[in-house]
Amino acid sequence: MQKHTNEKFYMTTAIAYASGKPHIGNTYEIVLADSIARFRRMQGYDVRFQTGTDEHGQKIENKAEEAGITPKQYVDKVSGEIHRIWDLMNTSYDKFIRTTDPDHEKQVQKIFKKMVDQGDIYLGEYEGWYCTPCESFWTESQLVDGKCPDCGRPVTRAHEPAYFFRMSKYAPKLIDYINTHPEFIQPESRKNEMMNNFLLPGLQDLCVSRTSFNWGIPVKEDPKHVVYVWLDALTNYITGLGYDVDGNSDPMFEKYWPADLHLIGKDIIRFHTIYWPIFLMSLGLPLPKQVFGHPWLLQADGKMSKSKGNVIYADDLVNLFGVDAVRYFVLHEMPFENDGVISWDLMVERNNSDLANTLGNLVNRTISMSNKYFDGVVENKNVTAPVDDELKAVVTGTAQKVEDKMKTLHVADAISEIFVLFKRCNKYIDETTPWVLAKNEADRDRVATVLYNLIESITIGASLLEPYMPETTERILKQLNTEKRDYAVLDQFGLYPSGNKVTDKPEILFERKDIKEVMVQVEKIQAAQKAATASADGAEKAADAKDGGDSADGDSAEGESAEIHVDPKETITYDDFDKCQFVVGEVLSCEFVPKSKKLLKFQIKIGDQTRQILSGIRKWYPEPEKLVGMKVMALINLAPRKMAGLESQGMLLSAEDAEGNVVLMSPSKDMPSGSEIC
RNA sequence: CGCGGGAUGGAGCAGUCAGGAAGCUCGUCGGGCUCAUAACCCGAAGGUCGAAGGUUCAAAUCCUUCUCCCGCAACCA
Repeated sequence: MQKHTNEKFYMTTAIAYASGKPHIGNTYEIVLADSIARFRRMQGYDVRFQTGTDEHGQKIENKAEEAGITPKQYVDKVSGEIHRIWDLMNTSYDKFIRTTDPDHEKQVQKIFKKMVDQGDIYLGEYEGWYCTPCESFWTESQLVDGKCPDCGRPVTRAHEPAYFFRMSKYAPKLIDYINTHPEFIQPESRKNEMMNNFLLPGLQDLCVSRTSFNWGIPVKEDPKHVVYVWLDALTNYITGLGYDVDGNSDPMFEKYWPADLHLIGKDIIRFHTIYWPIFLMSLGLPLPKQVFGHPWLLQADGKMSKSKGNVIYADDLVNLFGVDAVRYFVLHEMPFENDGVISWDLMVERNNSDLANTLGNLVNRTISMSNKYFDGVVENKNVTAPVDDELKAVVTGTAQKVEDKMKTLHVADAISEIFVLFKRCNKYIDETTPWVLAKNEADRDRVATVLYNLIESITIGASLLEPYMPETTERILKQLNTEKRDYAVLDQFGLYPSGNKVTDKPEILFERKDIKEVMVQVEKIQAAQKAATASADGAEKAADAKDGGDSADGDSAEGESAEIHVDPKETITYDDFDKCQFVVGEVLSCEFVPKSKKLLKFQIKIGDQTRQILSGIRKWYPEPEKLVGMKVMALINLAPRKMAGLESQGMLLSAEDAEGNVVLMSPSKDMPSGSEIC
């Protein structure tokens, strides 16, 4: 196999946002990255692998406040937790950067200044909805019922000075770069999305400073502004190498930049393929060679939420299955482009069928036979048979197949190739039936050769497994009493030292698990999670519910007894209440709004008038015509609002449960339309 | 017509770019074997490759139209 001893390879993960403990879906990325980094090292590359935590921003400031500690104390805690999980997953990063590292902060300030000095960043005005008591700006879409999402008070149109980055200046250059470097955005399907949605319609200038919160890197020359978190976060990829704007960069930067691979989640492709390259152009630096937006690992069993106790964390999985089983699962279950799914059932299935049965049992039965027939001495007697050739062909061809898959980042497929090797070994045992040959003294040398072939094959397979399951590689090779094979000779057969002795007490590599027993443990884990959440304060809980979006399926299991937590809002006066004009309305017509997935258009009779009201409840009322004649509850003095080009003149009231199911409110007895609700 | 992705035996997926006998993993059923972690090996059942047209000697694959899912974007008043 060809080695690449004089080539460098710099790769990064996205830095994890330090707002809370990462679940298994967030942990996937670092394991994926680690497998790629380890594979490249095996190929001889001089690899530098960087990860870290993104620690600034309003959300963290808020969370810290809720917890009653300073933001720095908060991120120290969370970043430490993330660091611990990355280590638990046995990942081999070279650098763990934190955006609160002093040298990073200093460099970001210098970068910002340089961009201002060369005119790429200019002072403009940010316009949006402002909540005075909260001192916060909100975009239209962040508002809740047209009011401040934090305190629920009204917002006003306001503007404030803010710094903007002149994106348009570099857009043509970027478009050209993307077009001439087809490998830059991976998977390629994402390329069109970026081009068509953002680049071709014309890039807006990006607001790169905030004054609405303090937890960020201050703009040095104008300290009431903090640097926009993305400008702060993205630059970690160069500050982590010791980049210096003034040209005094660390030699490491000269050596490793540009990055060969940024591995990120598919949700942040835009930042990495548009803003980041443009920032780099502004600094006069070469662009990264590849950005890969990997899919997500989702949870199969309903919406993730801590209050339900069903969030799957890496440490729980590791406790139950061991680190390599978890690494294997997340790497194997994740195809190249589509999202993967994790559940306890699937985890048990993979553990049993692939790890325990195919791999673990193979190693175990081979070592057992060596001991039983030859006291553990493995000797190549060169008594071959035609059936050996097929085994050897598969074994010696695997490295190249794995390399081909890894080249295009098809990690799951690469692992599958290695398991083809192990399966072939199991088949070889049945083909050669050593236990039959062993009964016959004349076949003794043939049995020895068969076992030698197996031990040799397993050595090669185990060596190839190292990037994905490093601990397992070590455990297997130790039992075989040999060393990891060098990458250069992974396509050669017969290097296991003849006459070597394997262990006399084979150790079970992966235990088979019973799903029922696992579920008993899982219930304990879930109970503990629920209890922990119950003791936390309500605000945190509400935040969790909001964050739980990345799950496969919103359906809840039966027997969910957890009560909905009611978040208190500010007390209002009777006068406040009296301002709201609630009435009974009758549905005259109801239809889908074309081109909208969520909206229904109602004509509502309210006494002597008729109003058009839009409501985003299509999902729960797929047959709108059936609503005609229904009496509903409406708020009619809400300011009109245009949606999907149509005006909505009020709001229909409905109830929403914890799962987000919505049902329209209706009077319990028939009442004439226009009746006041008070 | 906002952009993009998807629909393949019970489940999860590959195959589609460069048309040429429908494949993999798990599950189910039957058989074999007993070295091994009730494991391993062999075999079988099970698919109108979302629908309808078209091109072709030949279509899961190319073209047209349609249906349904899922991301992103958007304004769940």
